[in-house]
Amino acid sequence: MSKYHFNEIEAKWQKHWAENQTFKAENQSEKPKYYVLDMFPYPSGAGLHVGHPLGYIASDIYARYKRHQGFNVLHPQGYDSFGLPAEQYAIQTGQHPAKTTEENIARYREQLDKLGFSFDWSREVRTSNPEYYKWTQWIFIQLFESWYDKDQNKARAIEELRVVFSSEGNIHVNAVCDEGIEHFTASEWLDFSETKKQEILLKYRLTYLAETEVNWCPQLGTVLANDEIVNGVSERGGYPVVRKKMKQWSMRITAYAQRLLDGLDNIDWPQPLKDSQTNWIGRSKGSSVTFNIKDHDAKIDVFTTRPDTIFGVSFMTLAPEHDLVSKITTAEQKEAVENYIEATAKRSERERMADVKTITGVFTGAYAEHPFSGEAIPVWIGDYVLAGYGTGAVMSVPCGDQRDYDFAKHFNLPIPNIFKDADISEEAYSDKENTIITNSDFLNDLNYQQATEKIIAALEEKGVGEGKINYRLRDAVFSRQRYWGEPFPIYYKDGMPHPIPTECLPLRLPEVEKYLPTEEGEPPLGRADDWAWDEKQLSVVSCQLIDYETVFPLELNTMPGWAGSSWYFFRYMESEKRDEVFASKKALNYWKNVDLYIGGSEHATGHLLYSRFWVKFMHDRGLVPVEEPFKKLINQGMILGESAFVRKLNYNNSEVPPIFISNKKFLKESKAKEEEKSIVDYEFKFSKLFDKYLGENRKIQVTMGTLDLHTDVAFVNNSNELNIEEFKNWREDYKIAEFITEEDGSFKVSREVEKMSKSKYNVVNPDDICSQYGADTLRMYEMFLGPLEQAKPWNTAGITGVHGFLKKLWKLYHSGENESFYVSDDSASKDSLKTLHKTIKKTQEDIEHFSFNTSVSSFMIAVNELISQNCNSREVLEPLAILISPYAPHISEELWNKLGHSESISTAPFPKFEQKYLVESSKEYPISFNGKMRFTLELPLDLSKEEIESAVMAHEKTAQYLEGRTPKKVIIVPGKIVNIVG
RNA sequence: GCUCGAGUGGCGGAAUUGGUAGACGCGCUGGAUUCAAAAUCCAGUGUUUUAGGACGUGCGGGUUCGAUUCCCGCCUCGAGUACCA
Repeated sequence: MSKYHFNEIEAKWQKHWAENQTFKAENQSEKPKYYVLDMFPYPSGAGLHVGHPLGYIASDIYARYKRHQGFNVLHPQGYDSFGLPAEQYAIQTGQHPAKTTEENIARYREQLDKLGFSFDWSREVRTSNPEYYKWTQWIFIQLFESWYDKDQNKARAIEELRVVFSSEGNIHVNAVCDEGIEHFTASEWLDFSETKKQEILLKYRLTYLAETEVNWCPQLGTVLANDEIVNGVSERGGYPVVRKKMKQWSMRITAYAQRLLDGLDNIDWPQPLKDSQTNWIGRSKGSSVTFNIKDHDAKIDVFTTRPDTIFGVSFMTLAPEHDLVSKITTAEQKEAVENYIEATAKRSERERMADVKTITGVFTGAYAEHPFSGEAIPVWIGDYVLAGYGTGAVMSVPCGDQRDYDFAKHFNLPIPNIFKDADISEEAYSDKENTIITNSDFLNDLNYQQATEKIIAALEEKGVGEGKINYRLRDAVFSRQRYWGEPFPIYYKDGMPHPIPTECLPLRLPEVEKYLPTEEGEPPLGRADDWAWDEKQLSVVSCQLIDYETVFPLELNTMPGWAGSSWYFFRYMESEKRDEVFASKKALNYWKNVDLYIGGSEHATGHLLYSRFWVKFMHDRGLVPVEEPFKKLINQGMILGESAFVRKLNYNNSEVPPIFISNKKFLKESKAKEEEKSIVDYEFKFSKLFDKYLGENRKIQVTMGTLDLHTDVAFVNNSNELNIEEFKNWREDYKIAEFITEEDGSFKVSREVEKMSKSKYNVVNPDDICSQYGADTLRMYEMFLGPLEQAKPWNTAGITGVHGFLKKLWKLYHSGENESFYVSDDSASKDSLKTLHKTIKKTQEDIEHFSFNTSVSSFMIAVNELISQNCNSREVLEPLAILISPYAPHISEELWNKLGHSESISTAPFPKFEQKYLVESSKEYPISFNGKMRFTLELPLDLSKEEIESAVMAHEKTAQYLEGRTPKKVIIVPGKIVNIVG
């Protein structure tokens, strides 16, 4: 055994760790706890590429480091295994999504296992397992059985609300609930039928059914949450999304808007991520104002952030979807308004977004009354006002708001100026800081701050408005018209939803013969034969038995992907009594929350917001001891792929096979810049190739010069040369292709950095890297690429540097005869101890700052130094193995074993840094003249400033650089620099 | 448009408090070894030069004895968000 046989070593230790459960966490320990978690992976069919494990490697290094530091570490892994792709695949192939999910997980696991992660697999979680989703359903029922009390600022049991209703009605109830709930007294409540009571309670529940405008994606056949839509199309698949009114389950996340915002101050997350949650929640401060409508008993409520500009209102604008539109529109305007509404409804969300410039709108014929001046204000509708934000109506102040200004200009509406000395001839004046209000009755000569205070007081006194905080955040739609998700534990009785008793959970996903909606347009669960709830038998029975007396239909929608991922981090804490509780009190109190969470930034407004919401809710109801799930969070940057392109001559003739030209040759021939001209040259130069197929007399039409086509990076070597044979066999029509190569017969491709993706053929598989270089090399190289949080391109060629390092490390421990293992028990040299201790210091600092790339460099430096020092001392080589073990656990474990240890290296304490080995007696001072370093001078460190100065001034080179001048000033920073000015 | 982040050799990147810019690695050049190749080892490698130097961290200013680092004004790229009243 002399060489570094990484494949054998890695397989051996992976097996050993699994068999010995080396990384199993205990729920009881003398040690302090530390919980390291990776964002929940979705097991996609494509498997892992080298970009995926980046975060896992970082978290694994940290977890291993914490173990060395004496922590009881929980580092689990599992799968977010419900979701659209498996279902889409099921629709296409008829295979049960459970089966494909199972296969994907197996493949994922196999790939993960090869990388040597220190996961505690005994706590694995899969969201699609009934034993898991039983508790997702259970939490849903807890939400259903809760309401939000604004006075106590927390969620409470719905039973407590019933008690309040029975004793005093709902007049004093200050809850987050549906709009426009009618007041009732205690006696009225008691007289209501049970159905009526349920109907009212539903308006208060934290998860509720309501007719809402939803994002409907016809191609996916389901609704989508706001965060699942990117640029007006679905995040998955890129299909169009339209707005549609549907009865859906929603989550009253808006109740938590302020707490979700405030909580951000207490968690250690990247600022951009906090910013995007802050923006998503979108808090704005202002006031509500109510406008009466002339000759009508309707009122228009608006929200404004600039109540101080109320005397600048010259018109009102309602969203086309606003409820009042049909009521207040006059007979003369009816046709115009209806045409407009029809036209805007046809425009898709995407069109509306793309076309912000075009101003459209129409007058309703109605007039509102100014609450202070009594003036008549025309009421318009326009699609720049969004139905979903605020009240769906604005008071338009064209002098102060650019959109109102543009609208006014376009329709020739008056633009009264209420700002002192402001020029509004070209654009609105929106500078709050320098505002002085004028032409505004009692607000004249006040600044923004004063006017705002005064007007809000006036509004409140008159009873036509009040100070108000508005949030952009909407309640989250929770229903999906899909099969592969958690069934709602709900059945319908008299049209009202009822939860099935919690002891009957889980409500298992039924079998269906097809994963498509029914002919009636119901979700796939509508195809299930046995999907009715029998209240007497407490079980799921055949739909045929539905009698609406004891047997009722079950909910047909399923829960969205984020249901299972909003609480999974608690499930890992519990390893034993998973049947009895979602997680036991003991486990929850021991592990509390996730100390370190690593994952991509794409979950900023989805998973990371919903989880925080659920945790706050669960905390309110006493289910968990913490209010925030993730104390510290790190976003790992994406690893980008290096796509390879082959250049193909472009011409319109099917008789000629594809002709590819080597990139280097192409650049040379085309003289890089004059591409257009070079096309003619090709025609001439390579005409022989065409002649072969067309005969000499026929000229081919060249349309566009050349085309760059993606080729699989697997066919390209480190020198950018294409393996022509493999490429030819790739596609049927390439088999007969012609290649214009370099003089030496090679064919060069061009490269470009792009996102790593199957469709770009630039995916690098970690399995290949592992078999060629080993997992330790892959782990280290991924870290070595650059800072964890930054995006960086993958370049397989560079991996040899890290691999070479591990070989050198191996050699350092194999300095015996015939490269046999050898360490001596002699004490180490001063230099070696210095190398060791500076590396301990650096590694520790780097890991704590998540600067893993720089510690890999410091290992390289250390090993280079120790080799040149011929170090073979146990005193240095033992601690060195521990330092490296979080990064390269297999080789370290092997070396540790060879050093004579029977316990895993992961149990070894982290080496202690000792300053005394780094103490220097002298320093090589850089001597600068006017800030420019000219030479260095070695001087003892204990010299005083004066002694340093005289030593420097006495040096012969000093005189040389001074060229006879007398220095004006000599700056001396002991231990750092000397700078001579003059 | 707004918010945030980033610009350093041929490439990935380092410089943790304002103190020797380019650590470490890739690539490249030359050499050793080899029948040859791979592997390994040694030396060199920011640009420029009249070989003294000069220039150099996106651009233009400023503060300082000294700026990749701090301040002001721009430019470019990336990410998120988008009629939010």
